[in-house]
Amino acid sequence: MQTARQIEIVEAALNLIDENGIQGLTIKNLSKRIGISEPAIYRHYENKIEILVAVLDSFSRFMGEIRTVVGKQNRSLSQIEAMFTAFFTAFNDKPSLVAVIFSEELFRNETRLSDKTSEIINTNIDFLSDIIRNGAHQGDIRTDIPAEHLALMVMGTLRLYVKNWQLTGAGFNLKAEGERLIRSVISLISK
Amino acid sequence: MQTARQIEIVEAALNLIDENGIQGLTIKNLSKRIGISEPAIYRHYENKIEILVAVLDSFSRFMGEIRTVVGKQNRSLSQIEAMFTAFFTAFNDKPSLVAVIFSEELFRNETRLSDKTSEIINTNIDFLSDIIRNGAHQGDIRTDIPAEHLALMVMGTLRLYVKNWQLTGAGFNLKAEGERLIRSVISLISK
Amino acid sequence: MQTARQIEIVEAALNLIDENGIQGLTIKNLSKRIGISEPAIYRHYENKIEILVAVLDSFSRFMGEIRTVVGKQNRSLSQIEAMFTAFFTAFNDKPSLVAVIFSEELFRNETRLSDKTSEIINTNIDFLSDIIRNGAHQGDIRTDIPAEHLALMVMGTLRLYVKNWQLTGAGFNLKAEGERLIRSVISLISK
Amino acid sequence: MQTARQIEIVEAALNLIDENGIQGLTIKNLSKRIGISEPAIYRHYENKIEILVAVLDSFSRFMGEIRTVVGKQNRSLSQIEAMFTAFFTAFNDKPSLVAVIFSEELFRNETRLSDKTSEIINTNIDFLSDIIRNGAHQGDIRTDIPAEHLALMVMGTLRLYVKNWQLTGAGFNLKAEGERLIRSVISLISK
DNA sequence: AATGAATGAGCATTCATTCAT
DNA sequence: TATGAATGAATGCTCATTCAT
Repeated sequence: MQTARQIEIVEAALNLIDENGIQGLTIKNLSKRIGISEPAIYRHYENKIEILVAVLDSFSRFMGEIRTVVGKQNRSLSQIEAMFTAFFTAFNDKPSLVAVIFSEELFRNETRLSDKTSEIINTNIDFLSDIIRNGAHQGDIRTDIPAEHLALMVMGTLRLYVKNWQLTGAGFNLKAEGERLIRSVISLISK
Repeated sequence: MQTARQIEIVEAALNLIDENGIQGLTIKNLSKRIGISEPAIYRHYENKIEILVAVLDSFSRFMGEIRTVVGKQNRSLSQIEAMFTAFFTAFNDKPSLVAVIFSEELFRNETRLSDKTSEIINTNIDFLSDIIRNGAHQGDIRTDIPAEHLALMVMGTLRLYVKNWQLTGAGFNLKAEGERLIRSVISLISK
Repeated sequence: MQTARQIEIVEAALNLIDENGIQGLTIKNLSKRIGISEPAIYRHYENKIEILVAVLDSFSRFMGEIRTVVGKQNRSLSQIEAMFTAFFTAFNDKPSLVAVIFSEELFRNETRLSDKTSEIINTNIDFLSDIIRNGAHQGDIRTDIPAEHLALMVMGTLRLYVKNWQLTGAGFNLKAEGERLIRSVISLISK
Repeated sequence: MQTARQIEIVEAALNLIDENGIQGLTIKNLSKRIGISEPAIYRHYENKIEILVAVLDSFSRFMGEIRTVVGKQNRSLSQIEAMFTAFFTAFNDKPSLVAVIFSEELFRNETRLSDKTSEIINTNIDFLSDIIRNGAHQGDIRTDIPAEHLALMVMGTLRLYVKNWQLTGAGFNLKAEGERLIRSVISLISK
């Protein structure tokens, strides 16, 4: 379980990464942001790596929750729609989360971190592939294209869309424009 | 124009980033890799930022060449196919290039660098959108979905595919498997 | 008088010094070894120096006991023999004690500690000198060499022997091999 | 080969250890003493351990020179006398050297350093044992006591004598008083 | 008697960069 | 064109100790 301070640290770390990339995440910055001394951080996490692990774990849990919600829809196309919507809502409410889904580049130094990042990506793609395979079975999703390719397209589209939103400095309405993108994606993969 | 040494430096920088992320690109590492002293680097580039600018410029030029080649195809779908193939060939021959197309995260600190990165991405998407719009006009590409959405999907798919290839440590044949992915993409967007 | 906890702390401190030198004796390590929190240590000793003082005092008392036992022998050569044997037994049973007789180097920073260390060494040499002077008087020990020199040799031999034993990682039988060394020492100083 | 700066660093390190033990040897102290910045140290030695290795190597070379000089004497007793005298002269001229012969305690953390220290001690004792065995052969040194025991006594005496001198703060004349100690040692081991 | 949380001072080390040669 | 030597600023982290509970 996480203490209040640990949650606070993870939160602050997430924000710092969001603002300036990992280069912006230093123990000094972190402690300054929280308002405690640098050594105090080490009462709560053994070292910097553990903090980053906690950030990824937190994101991983959050992804799991999305999957749970999405799983409650009973048709594949609704599930995909629900997944997009859940992502958009989450990123819209807490833009700093976006940093994490593109964290592959950032955490490349530490095997422990890069492994965790890959795992998050793969779990998502696998989940999506399953949805698509089911949809094909149920007759909702086209079968002329391999499920893996469709999953790659759907996820790739989602990622690039969110990335662009981030690069424009949240310059457009992620959810509203996203609604229309969902329509397009659904159209493309439907039978 | 770039001197031989400058090209050597950009090349080495690219490799270092590819191997360990930007954290791996230090003047010390760079000079060690090239076999000269640290101050010698500064004879060729004013500072580290200029080196990164040069890396991005080099990639940008390389992207321009791809666009020129692609522009010679006369039908849209052939152009998209040519674009994918050109990317796959380039990344396959020089995997360190992959680091650059995902460099948005890395260069977020310096406005000058992040601007250049955004520009590269946007130019590519715009180029692709134009192709798609032409294809729609010519009757080759479906018109029920906005060209921007199709461009986003095509590019997003390409990016995620290459990213996965990188994450698996070039664990599968980018070009061979890519051939099949191209078929799927073409199918999806064709009228 | 020492409380049970204080004895426990001194014991743990002794072991930590034995294992890794003074650099190994930190309040953190100490509390971890005992199984209490860091601040708890300060309930029992005012600060780290007091703990080291207690370690030295404990060793000093232990040396006093050896001298009492040794004093019960009635001839000088038997006293020297008894002293060696007592040392060997003690170090053999509790090797961590060895760290203390070589603690001059370790405690050089704090006057209070280095004074205590010097005192221990001097008391031992003085005690030995007295024994030797008595032996010379009684006709058991040679008189052609100053008692101080003989004392220096006897003690120097003892120390280096024990030191070597420690450096080999207790790689030989201190007591058994020591028996033979005692014979040699006795031979050398006998009339 | 060592550069002038490297020699300067080793010298300063030796002095700092002499003055306050290893706890006194910090990169900050070292750089302050030399009058350069902390990072400048790292131009000359890769890290702190390398500096300590260099200190030990320097002492080791110095010991080798003593052995060469001593070896030129043709009778064992003269060799032992020469060895003592050489030690006394060296320590008298450069008291900081004393810290090194008692460095076993100080360098216990790093295997590399503790190994080097043990090696220095052993080489000296072996050298002395050889001298004594030769002397026994030549009929100058007593044979009723094992050469190893005699070597241990001679070396142990030397060490404790020098240690006492250090502990008194060079409070007596090492060479003058040492002359008399040499007489005693020679007497003891002579046939 | 004990603890969780905190801290100021200090640690070895790395960074991009400069300067005299 | 190159280098050896240097540096200010920063990095992650440890230390002995304190304080409120």
